[in-house]
Amino acid sequence: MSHRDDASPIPRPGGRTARVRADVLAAVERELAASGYDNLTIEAVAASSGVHRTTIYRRWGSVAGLLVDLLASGADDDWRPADTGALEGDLIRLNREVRDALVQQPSLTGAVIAASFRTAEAAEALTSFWQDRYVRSEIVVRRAIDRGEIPSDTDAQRLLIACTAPVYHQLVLLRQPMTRAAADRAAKDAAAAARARVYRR
Amino acid sequence: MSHRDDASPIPRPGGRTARVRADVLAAVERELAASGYDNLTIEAVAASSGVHRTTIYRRWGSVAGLLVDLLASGADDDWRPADTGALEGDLIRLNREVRDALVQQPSLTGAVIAASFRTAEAAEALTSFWQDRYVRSEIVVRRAIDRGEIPSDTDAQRLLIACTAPVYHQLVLLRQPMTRAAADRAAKDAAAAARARVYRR
DNA sequence: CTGTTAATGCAATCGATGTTGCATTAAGAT
DNA sequence: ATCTTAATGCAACATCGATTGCATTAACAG
Repeated sequence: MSHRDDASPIPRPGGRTARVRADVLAAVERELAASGYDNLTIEAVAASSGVHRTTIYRRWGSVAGLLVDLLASGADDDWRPADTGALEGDLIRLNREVRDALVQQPSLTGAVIAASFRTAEAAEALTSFWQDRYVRSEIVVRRAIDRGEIPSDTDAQRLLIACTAPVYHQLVLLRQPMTRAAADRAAKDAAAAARARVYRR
Repeated sequence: MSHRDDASPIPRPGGRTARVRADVLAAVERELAASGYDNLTIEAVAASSGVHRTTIYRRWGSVAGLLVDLLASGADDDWRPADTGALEGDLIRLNREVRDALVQQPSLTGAVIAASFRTAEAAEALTSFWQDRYVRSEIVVRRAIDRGEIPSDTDAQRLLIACTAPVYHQLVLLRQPMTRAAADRAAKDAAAAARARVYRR
């Protein structure tokens, strides 16, 4: 036989498929910036990208699929929490990142959260993303323990959630504005509570 | 003139309109229980209530409108936080209520949260509902201050959000199971932090 | 009882979203 | 250059949610 005789898909890394994907994801970002998540429709992405509707439906299936792919394509695998040398500083940096991601216009995070209430696909992408972030953030607690700032039996998950949950709650659920100072406040509160031995197992 | 000559709407409290509303809202609850929010469609409500689609569209406009009305009709205007005689106990009761409302199947609260990401109407209904609940909950902090449990300059909002936010975060955003004990844990942490003078202004 | 009118029921229709069959294009193999 | 084939483009169609015009019903006034 002269052609490929295995059943695996043929990779064409620099080919049309890759260009189409890049064009479409770029269009998703553009449209999101221009008209927000509510107006992010397959039609609009097709028009803006120059790729036909049918292709987008076939490859991504839905708006949620587009967002998931965008999230995946932009996944920062090298992300690490900042190291300021003190627990409070580290937590403040963490909360600022969270706040900025949610306040930013347009907010990709906000869009994915909204999408996660519509399709299981987006919900899973989001939970695994957050899961990963919380695990990576544990190093902040580890360092604080090593420095002797907080008890060695501090529950990292509880502390981290106590720190960031108020930010998400305020911005996503209560939908009220939150200043950077208020986000800092939440981080300082969590650090103070941890020093006061609140989050021990 | 023999008929009413003012332009105000004619009230017919026991009439067809009131029956239709009751039938429709009952059907919404039934359908929500039977098939969950994702399958809560105007069609299904119409079929289950025996009221015509058109009527529902005209009076409620959307699924979100139905949920908002259901939320309003069931609004417990007499709600007060429990008084257990201690801050920690009060906060635990608060968190258990929040958790139970979210874990319950079907969860009306969960449905409204999902709806709030689709229409501004539902979002407003939800924020005003929560706003009201947080204001009413401040009495818990007030009593703790009066008992001398916590500093008199404790920031009630910050404390209350520190207490409940982890529950919402875990169940709504992270979508992970949360035991009653874990909800209690969050309440105890918040109480301990308050006693450690963390939430002072 | 009779008249008036808002609310409801009904059918037809619209519009946007999503799908399918088939022709065309272009990446990569030879 | 030529061939093969997956990916894409295209148009027609299906589907569902939502709206509109008009007939009918029933609550209330007299």
